Amino acid sequence: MTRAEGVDRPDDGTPRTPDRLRRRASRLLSQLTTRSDRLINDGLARADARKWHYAVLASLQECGPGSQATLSRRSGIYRSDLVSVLNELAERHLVERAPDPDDQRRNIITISPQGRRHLRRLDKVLDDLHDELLAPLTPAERDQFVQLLTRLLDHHSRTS
Amino acid sequence: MTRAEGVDRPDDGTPRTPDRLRRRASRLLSQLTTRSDRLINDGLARADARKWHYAVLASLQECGPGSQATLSRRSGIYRSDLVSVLNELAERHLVERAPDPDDQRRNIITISPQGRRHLRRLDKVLDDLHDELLAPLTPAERDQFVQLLTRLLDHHSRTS
DNA sequence: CGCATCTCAGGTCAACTGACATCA
DNA sequence: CTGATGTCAGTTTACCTGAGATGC
Repeated sequence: MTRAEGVDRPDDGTPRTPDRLRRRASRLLSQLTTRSDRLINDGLARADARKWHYAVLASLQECGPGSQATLSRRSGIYRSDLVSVLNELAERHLVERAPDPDDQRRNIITISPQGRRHLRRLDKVLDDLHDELLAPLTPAERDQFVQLLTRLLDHHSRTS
Repeated sequence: MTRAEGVDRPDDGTPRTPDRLRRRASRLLSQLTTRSDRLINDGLARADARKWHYAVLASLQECGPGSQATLSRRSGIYRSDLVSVLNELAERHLVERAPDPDDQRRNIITISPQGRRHLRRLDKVLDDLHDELLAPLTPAERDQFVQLLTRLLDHHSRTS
C-alpha cells in the first residue's frame, strides 16, 4: 500500500526534485513506525502481552516499586490509562498493588517473581522482534540509528 | 495547543533512567514519531492544510493526474479516506475531479494552478518544519538518518 | 484552603475494514 | 462472471481531557 509503483507518466517539467514525498523524514518516520508498531504489537500479542505491559514491568524492575503516579512519569503512560494496564497485570499476578501505609491516597506497585519471569520472556521476544525490525542494518548502523533517534528525541523532549 | 502534560514530570525521587526501555528502537521510533507528527500537523494546520493534502498534491505534481485508485496507491492513503481529502481539496479549488471519458467508473484528478501554488507554499513550510525536526543533526547526519529510514522502510515494504 | 492521587467516563483522530452500486 | 472503482458507514486504537472521590 505504500508501494510507489505503476508510475503512469513522468513529471511534466517541474523544477523540484522528484521523490520529495518519499524522502521527507517525517513521512519515513511515520510509515516506518506504523510497520514497527504492527510488528511489535503482533509479536507481543503472541506472547499474551502488550507494549504497555513491558513498559511497566521494565520500569518496575529497573527503578523499583512505585506509586501509579510515579509509574506514569517513568513510563510515559497517562495515569488514566495506567489503571487498566495495572488491572490486567494484577489479574495475571505479574504485579501487586498494595495501599501505601504512609500515604493513603497511593497504591504501591511491586513486580512479582512471576512478573520478573514474564519480563525476561518479553525481553527475549523483543530482542527477536528488534532483530527483525533492524534486519537490513549492520550492528554499527543499528547503533548509529538508535543514537540518532535518541538525540532527536532528547532534543524534542527538552524543547516542549 | 500541543502542550498536553497529562503525564507528570519526573522530578520526585525517581532513580536513574532505565536503559532497556529507552534504547529500544521501536520505542524511540514511536515516541519520536508522535512528536514529529505533532510538529508537522500543527505546522500544516497553520497553513490551512493537512499532511494528506500535501501527499496528494505532491503526487499529482510529480506523477501527473490519475484516478482515485491510482492516487491511493501512490500516496498510501486508503481509497475510502481519499474521498474526504479530495472533497476538501476540490472545495478549495486545489484539484479538479472530472469523470474519465474512457472508463465511467473513474474520476480523473488533476492539480490546478492554485494547487501548484499551494503546493509550493507547503513545500516551503515543510522544509522549515523538517529543519526544526532535524535541528540537532548535521547535514551529513540528516542524510544518513534519511538513508537508514529508507532502507528499513523498503525492507519492510517488500516483506509484507 | 490548595494540591496530589486513583479512577472512570468520555472525546478526538488516524488507521483500517466491510459492504454496496456501478461499470469494464 | 470476475474484478476494479468510488462512496459511505463503522470499528479499533492511541492519545488526551475532565471531573469526582479521597486523602495530604
